[in-house]
Amino acid sequence: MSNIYEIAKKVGLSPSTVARALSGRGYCSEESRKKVLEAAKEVNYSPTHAAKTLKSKRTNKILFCIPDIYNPFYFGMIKGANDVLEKYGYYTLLCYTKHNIEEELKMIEALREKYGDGMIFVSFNFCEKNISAVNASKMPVVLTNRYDSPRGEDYFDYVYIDTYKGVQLATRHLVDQGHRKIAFIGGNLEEQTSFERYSGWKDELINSGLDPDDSLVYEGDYTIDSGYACAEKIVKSSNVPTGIVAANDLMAIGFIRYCGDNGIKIPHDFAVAGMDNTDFSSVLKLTSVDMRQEEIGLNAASLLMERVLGGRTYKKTIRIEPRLVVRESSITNK
Amino acid sequence: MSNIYEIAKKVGLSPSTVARALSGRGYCSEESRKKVLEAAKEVNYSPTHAAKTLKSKRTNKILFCIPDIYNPFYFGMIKGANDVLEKYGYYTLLCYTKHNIEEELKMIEALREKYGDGMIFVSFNFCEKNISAVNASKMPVVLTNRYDSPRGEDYFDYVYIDTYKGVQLATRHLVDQGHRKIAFIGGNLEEQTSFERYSGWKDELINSGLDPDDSLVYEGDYTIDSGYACAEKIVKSSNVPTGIVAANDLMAIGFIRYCGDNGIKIPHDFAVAGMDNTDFSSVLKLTSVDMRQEEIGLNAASLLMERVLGGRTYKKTIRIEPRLVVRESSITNK
DNA sequence: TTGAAAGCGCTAACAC
DNA sequence: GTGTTAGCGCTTTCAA
Repeated sequence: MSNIYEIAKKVGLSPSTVARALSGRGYCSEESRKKVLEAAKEVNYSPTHAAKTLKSKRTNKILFCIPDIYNPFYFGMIKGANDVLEKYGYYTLLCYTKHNIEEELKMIEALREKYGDGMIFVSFNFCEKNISAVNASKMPVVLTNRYDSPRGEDYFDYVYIDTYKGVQLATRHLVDQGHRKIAFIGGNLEEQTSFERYSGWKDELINSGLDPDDSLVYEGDYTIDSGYACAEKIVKSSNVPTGIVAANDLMAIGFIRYCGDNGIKIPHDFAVAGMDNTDFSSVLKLTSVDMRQEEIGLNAASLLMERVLGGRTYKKTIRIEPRLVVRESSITNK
Repeated sequence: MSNIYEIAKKVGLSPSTVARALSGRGYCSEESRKKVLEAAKEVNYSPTHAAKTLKSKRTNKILFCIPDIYNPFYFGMIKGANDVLEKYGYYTLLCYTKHNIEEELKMIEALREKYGDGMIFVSFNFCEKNISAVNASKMPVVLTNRYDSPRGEDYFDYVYIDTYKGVQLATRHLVDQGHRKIAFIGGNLEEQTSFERYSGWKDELINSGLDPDDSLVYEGDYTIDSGYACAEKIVKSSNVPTGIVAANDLMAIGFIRYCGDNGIKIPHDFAVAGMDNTDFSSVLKLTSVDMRQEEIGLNAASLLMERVLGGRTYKKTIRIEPRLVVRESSITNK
């Protein structure tokens, strides 16, 4: 298309004067500036991102990797981060990684190639593979989960919600409602976050003097459908609980949906608690743990900017407290 | 960090040979190639995106602008597009524009600066402002809505679902169920899509010999909350309908939620139909119009690739037919 | 098969 | 206040 040389020729000035006029940096007379801007408009000029970046080493873009856009949970996080990044003149580009490590690695590679100045990285499965890629990139990265390498040689920050504590809150709440048999619908326990949530359930039952029976643990994949499938298994099992803690709202919704389809009453037959406290949990009157997504995003973006603009190089971490929001789905004795 | 010169020095070859070895294009002996790749690994090399782009004029990235990530509606579209783009080795970067034209213009500007090779552009409000920016960019763009400039000088494609027809399907269905007073919960009628949907309702009532009374039109903003608010207005109005057509599922959900909160029975008191046919509509047994999001995304990506890779320059458009999915919320006489 | 060299379009230090 | 110039890191043509 058009470039500064074309404009320079048009107005009879040198390319550097044109660059100065356009950028606003460096000396340039009012008269020249006016001519340049006019010519730029005429030839429909806009700077080439790649050329700018190659020189300035700045893209003013942040990559935001999320495993799952369909899950309303991430909305708050994105909003929180976006609000901060916008203030610094940064654009947020979302990368949908589909819970897939290959996709994550692709985006880490894009970061490494300096397609963005930094990355906010959400994943359900931080592991040796993606973390070492993050470290190798040597680029500013903030995780939205807890992760510390064994050898403590991490180049990233993290801000995390204490999900372990969150599941404990939900579990304790059901215990307090008088439930003695409380099932847990979680995800793949080999994934870090899933394991944490599972542990919260288990430990809280132990704290309460109850038995965290493994036959009460059901594995879903954080979708409505998997919650639905677990519900069927639970109802038809030989060890039917009275309380249900689901590791996210979608699975809780799936559970409730199965009950609706089969004449089972919530909270009469099952007291149900989910996690994430999305708008949908309020529609369905679902007791849920507020994971304070917006604060996570906000803090993540702030940490990132400290590295990108402030040049901080040491690791910083932030912990955020979850909150329980009680609604009808768990109130048995009313 | 590291570049091809560093590698060249390390292995005692020229930068151009290193470049050939790395890219796989051009001649290079097996031996040299091996040495280069090894050295590259050693110095933790990865190419600089900006430099590559500056030469090659290719980013291998597509920008995907969506007004609202919180709305599950877009999930299918993104998935459909992503599946196609992936096959071509392209990355999809999502840009969340918050229903905000300023954000849209920012992303169009990023495209214009060639931050990506093309753009899929979703908006509820295609207008002179954003369309002329799209045209001015002269970059490959596909809209997911119908839009033709009066003067027919468009540089973009579009693929659209016939929402007008969709609302007609929903409206006709309620008419067929015997309803005579059917309200419409829509969005801001100044937005093109909102107006189309409104027209579908209006025209179908007229086709059915009914009166499209303006007092039966309620304005929301496509959120659950606005559906809830409209429900309250509808219930308390002096002209209470028996059928409700909502311009999307979220507003229908809001409507249903209000009813739930106030002892009003669906479908007994109101027959409700929404649009988008998301997973949530099936949870709530909501009759809804399937907008075939995945096909939209798929077709949009294909059109885009025809321009980006195939060099097509003339305009192409694709129309997709909606489908009505009937569920309990609208079946009055069962 | 390899290397030299000329850019891609912009920035910024430096000289005028 | 303006112009010259030397890159940024890669690609690619052309000559060797």
